Amino acid sequence: LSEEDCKALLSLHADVKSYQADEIILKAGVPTTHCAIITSGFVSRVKQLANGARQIVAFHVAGDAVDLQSILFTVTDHILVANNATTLMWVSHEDLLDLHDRYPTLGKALWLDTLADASIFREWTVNVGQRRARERIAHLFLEMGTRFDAIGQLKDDTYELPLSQSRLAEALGLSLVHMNKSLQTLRKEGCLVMRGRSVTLKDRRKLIALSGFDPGYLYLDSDRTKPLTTSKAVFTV
Amino acid sequence: LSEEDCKALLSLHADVKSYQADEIILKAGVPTTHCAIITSGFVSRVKQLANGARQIVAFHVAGDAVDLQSILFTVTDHILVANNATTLMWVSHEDLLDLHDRYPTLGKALWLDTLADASIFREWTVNVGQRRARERIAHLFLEMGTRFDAIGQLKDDTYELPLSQSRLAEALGLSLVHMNKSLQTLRKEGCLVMRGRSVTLKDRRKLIALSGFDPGYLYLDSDRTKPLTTSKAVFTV
DNA sequence: CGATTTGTTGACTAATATCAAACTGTGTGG
DNA sequence: CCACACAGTTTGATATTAGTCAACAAATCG
Repeated sequence: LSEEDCKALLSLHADVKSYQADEIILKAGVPTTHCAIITSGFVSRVKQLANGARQIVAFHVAGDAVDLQSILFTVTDHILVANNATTLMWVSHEDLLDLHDRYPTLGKALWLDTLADASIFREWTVNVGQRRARERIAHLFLEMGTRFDAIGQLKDDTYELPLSQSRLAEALGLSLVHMNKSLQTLRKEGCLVMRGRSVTLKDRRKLIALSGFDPGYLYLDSDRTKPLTTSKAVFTV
Repeated sequence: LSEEDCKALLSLHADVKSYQADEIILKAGVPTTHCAIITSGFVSRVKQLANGARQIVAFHVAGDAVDLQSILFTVTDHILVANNATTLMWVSHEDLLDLHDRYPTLGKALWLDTLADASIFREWTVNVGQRRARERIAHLFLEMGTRFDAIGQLKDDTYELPLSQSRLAEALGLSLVHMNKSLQTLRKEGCLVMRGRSVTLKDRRKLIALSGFDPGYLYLDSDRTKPLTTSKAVFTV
């Protein structure tokens, strides 16, 4: 979407770091200085409650920016966890904000990324607030299917979701047992199958009917986002 | 937070418009061209499901930017409703994006606003996903208390929340009946009272203990956000 | 191979939704 | 001023959904 802004972006100093499955990438309450892009892997953002309960508030796949959401905050309020063997490219907030100021188009691209994230947050609130267990699961699995498809990691309606049922329960606001039983129901109904970490969408139509999934909120389609090219006003600077 | 950026912001052409209680400000699926700042009043953002269920995904009070979230999208995916007699100042996306490009500090201020919103979205997911009815209600009422306090609309732990119990239920993912009964329980426990549209936080300590409310995610404290002043790089342009 | 995590099951309990009816209060028109 | 409609709140009974507990099976890992 950008032009020679890309050059500027690529010229940034980036630290590449690898993480193992279940490794905590970032603790809560830490000063924020860098954010990352996922080269490969899968990352969860987790909010922990005083009573020990955990809510996963976002999943991130390869290509996603992680923690861009806190670029203008001083401290993190949630944890970042690698669910996979994951590689991140870290960039300092300072450098990124500097780019934002000098390349408005790039700045808007960063902004857009956080807005698309926020749209997903809103849909998750809807999912957890308005749908019951089976519908929630169907919706999440369709969302992840769509997102993996967008990065070429969907084959034959099958993708790798590196999450235990217990983690899925934390994302959907369900208990582990209920998560398990609802998954089995969906399996028996021929809607979807999860074997190990491999998810197969057996019957998209049924899943969509069940959950009311509509991928618009993911903003993967360029029709749904505005062109970011800088207005003339800036070219005259 | 900004300096003579303010002048630029204030120089924008703004359309002032008033709305009645329950008036729909913006329908879903409409092309986005403008966003607004609330001069006075109270606004909800509502997502509607195919089955008719509704989830309120955000509340906005005086001073909040409304729909800045969709400034880089072409169409809205949710409804805006005035819950009150509300006055909005509409600014065109074009003008705003132009300012973003020319005044990086201002641009970051806009970005920050959307990021703080997003942080609230995340906490709402936690609220709906992890807390039960009474706790959810306590959390929401504390949040709104804190936000009204920040704009000087909290007096004696009392504020005006122009929402019926049915609307509150839509925000919290509860049925109307359960909302009503849980509210009564909180009332009997001496935690809070809602008479008409007036909410009084009777026992903050109890409410906080119950819900685990921590206002950090609201980012009302300037300690928690970064200074936005433009880096030197831009001054040299 | 044992040890540990993850998945599965059944019995039971608690939370929440649904339904239907009644009971406010408030404003309107006669 | 009363009768009425209307929206919001409250109530009780009941059904459904989801959570908890405890045990066990299956898969995974060193």
